[in-house]
Amino acid sequence: MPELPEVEVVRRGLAEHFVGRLVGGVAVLHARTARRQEAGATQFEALLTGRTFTGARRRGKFLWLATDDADLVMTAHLGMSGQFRIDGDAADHRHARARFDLVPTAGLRPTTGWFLDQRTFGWLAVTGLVADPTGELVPTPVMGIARDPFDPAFDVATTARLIRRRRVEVKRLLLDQSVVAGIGNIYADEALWLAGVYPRRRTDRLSARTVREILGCATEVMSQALAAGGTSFDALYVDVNGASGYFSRGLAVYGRAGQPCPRCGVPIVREAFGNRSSHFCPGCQRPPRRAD
DNA sequence: AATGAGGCCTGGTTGC
DNA sequence: TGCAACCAGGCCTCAT
Repeated sequence: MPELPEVEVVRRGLAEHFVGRLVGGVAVLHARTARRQEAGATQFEALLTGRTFTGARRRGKFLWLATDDADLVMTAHLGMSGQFRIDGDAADHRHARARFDLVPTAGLRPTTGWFLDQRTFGWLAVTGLVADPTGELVPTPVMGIARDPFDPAFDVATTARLIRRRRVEVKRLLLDQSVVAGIGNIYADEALWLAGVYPRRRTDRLSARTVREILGCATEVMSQALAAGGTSFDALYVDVNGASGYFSRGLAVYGRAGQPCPRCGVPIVREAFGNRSSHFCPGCQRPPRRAD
């Protein structure tokens, strides 16, 4: 599932294969993919055609491509199964949701860019920019998304204060993109394991030091995952060339229910958590003694 | 206002 | 073997 490290891998691929190219044509192949576009797929295609991509940026799990029109950007969210791919034809890409005819500015051959998305939780939108609460210009759909731990302007102390003002299970909070962006179910579980914190601890009961520790662990886990090219369990997350990352072998708790904790040997527990699941070690992520 | 539940999706797996 | 039920979890909307 694409979380921050995986999305960053994709951003680098876009920087290499989309940036510097002119959009000779674009086709939205599945209406749901343009559902965040105010006036639908037709508007998406009209706004983008003839523009040149000038930069690839990311905040949390949100990607955007700047264009030669400073007030127009294409934002993308991969959802659960979104991918950007280069080349091939429609027959190669069963779940193609958008096609980009990319014209290089000089010398190189034309390419075809694809947005694939099996489960259609992902989306694309061409919008303008707005100033976020810190004054940075972000695409309209990214308004309200907090900075992520890879952002040079990410501030641990400020984020920690915000977290401790909340009164919610810490696992749930790590998934709240308006507080800290980029963390999904996998890295939330891994970060809490590394920090030795029970996922259902309430944020208002955590010390400032513990909260900072959790944020540090999240950053560390995601950095290691990025260095490994991201986490892949299957073909749902791949880079623009279709290659998988290798971090799944580095996971300590996620998807390892019943297997021994790498730190203390106690079997990992999987617990239902809303529509999803939490994985943790009951040996080294102890619940508080009193009800919390 | 903050919190939490439900909804949107499809392909692979599981169980009968 | 065939089919149905279940599972995965990103973000959003809505009810409390």
